[in-house]
Amino acid sequence: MTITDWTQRFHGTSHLPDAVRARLRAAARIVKFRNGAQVFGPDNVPDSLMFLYEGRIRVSQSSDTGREIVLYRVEAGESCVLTTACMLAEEAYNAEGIAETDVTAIVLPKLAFDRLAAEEDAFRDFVFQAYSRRLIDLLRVVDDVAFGRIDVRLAERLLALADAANEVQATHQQLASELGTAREVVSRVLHDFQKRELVSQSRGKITLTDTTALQALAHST
Amino acid sequence: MTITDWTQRFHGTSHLPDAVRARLRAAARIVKFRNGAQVFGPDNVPDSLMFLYEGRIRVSQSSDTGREIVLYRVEAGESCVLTTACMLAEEAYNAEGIAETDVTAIVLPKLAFDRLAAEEDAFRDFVFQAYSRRLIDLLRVVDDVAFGRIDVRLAERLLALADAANEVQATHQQLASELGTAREVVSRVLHDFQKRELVSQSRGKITLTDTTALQALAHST
DNA sequence: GTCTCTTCAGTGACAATGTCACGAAAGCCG
DNA sequence: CGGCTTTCGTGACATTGTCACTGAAGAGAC
Repeated sequence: MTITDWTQRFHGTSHLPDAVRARLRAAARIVKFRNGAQVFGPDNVPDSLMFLYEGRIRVSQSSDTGREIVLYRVEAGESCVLTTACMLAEEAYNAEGIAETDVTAIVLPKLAFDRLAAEEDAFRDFVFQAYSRRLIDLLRVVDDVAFGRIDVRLAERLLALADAANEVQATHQQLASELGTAREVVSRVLHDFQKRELVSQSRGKITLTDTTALQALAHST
Repeated sequence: MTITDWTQRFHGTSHLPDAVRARLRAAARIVKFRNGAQVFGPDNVPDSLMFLYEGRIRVSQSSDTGREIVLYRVEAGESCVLTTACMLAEEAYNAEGIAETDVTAIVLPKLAFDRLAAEEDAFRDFVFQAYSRRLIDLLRVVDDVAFGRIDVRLAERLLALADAANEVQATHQQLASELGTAREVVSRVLHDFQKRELVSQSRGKITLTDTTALQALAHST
């Protein structure tokens, strides 16, 4: 994938014009992370703005009691606004970004970012839109956690994480961290799903055997 | 309060310079809301950007089962970024802003906003910072809801809502809506607080009788 | 192979929180 | 005073979270 591809890939209706892409390419610096590496976190505050070129980043927040919840995922073509937020806000917070695949990111020094934001409407819109999308994502997380049933949320997440063969490669602990709950809870719900023949399990893997029923469950209030 | 005062009031380290203030004043339009009025919501999507000039707005999200949770409050001098997010994102979401006092807001038409964002670094920084702060606010909400104990959260909120006389004018239902829980839960916890002589109650009013102990509880884990 | 070691999953008991169905008490107003 | 609405209290139960422990599955050593 070229940078040109990337700049065309960002989510939204508008596309960055050639001139902006060229300027972005000129100012950008490429950084790579291995699968599993921490891209940013409380002890690793980047001083520049990051755009994801290739791969996927999982952004999660952890409690001081060891529990964890996934906030959202950054896909190729999206920007990682939390790094910006992190930069601007002095307050500490305990969110971190973990590379879920090998990751290539574009780092834009703050100065170059400012210039682009000032001079290119399309770029500025892109960044504002990125912020907006993350806000909406977080609203959804709040809604789920505050008001959602755990079985519904697990069904949703299983469907979202399943591969083409309807299999989810994840331990119960990892699924618990997706939802911000405890492993035992996931085990119990999955056991129930199994009895209802919605899924079958083996160590570290869930097979969705009745996606229709799971979808019905996921979409029930 | 003048607009000049307002532009100096926004949270952060930098201040908007005179030139920016003048331009803002020139482009702005004033809108007023009564205490209790809905400033924005699912059925009331503004087409412009809003900055709060005077008063306070409570932004909350409600579930389809009737429960509700307060996300944050917008104070005078801050911008209401959810309206922006709302504009940019097509997706529906169920957050709404309610005026907690009589409110005076500054509405900046999108075109004027774009020009200012393009031409004034300080203004752009202000807006980015506003977004960042809201993101951080929401991270805190997620953390509280997903991992926090209800008694600790209630103690925190009581302290935050108390007036100079250490009194909180709120029904149990309203406090439940602050925290995204059920009235009965608030009733039970307050009853417990009362037995421990941390608060005393009368209809629609809580008096904090031992703020020290409440603070200790609020700051525990 | 089988032994050990680590990671992962299952389970029962209990605590914390949410839901439901009531009824009692406090204030308002005729 | 006597209705009326809103607010609060409460018990029973469902769901979810915590703790302590057990057993099962796989990886590697031998």
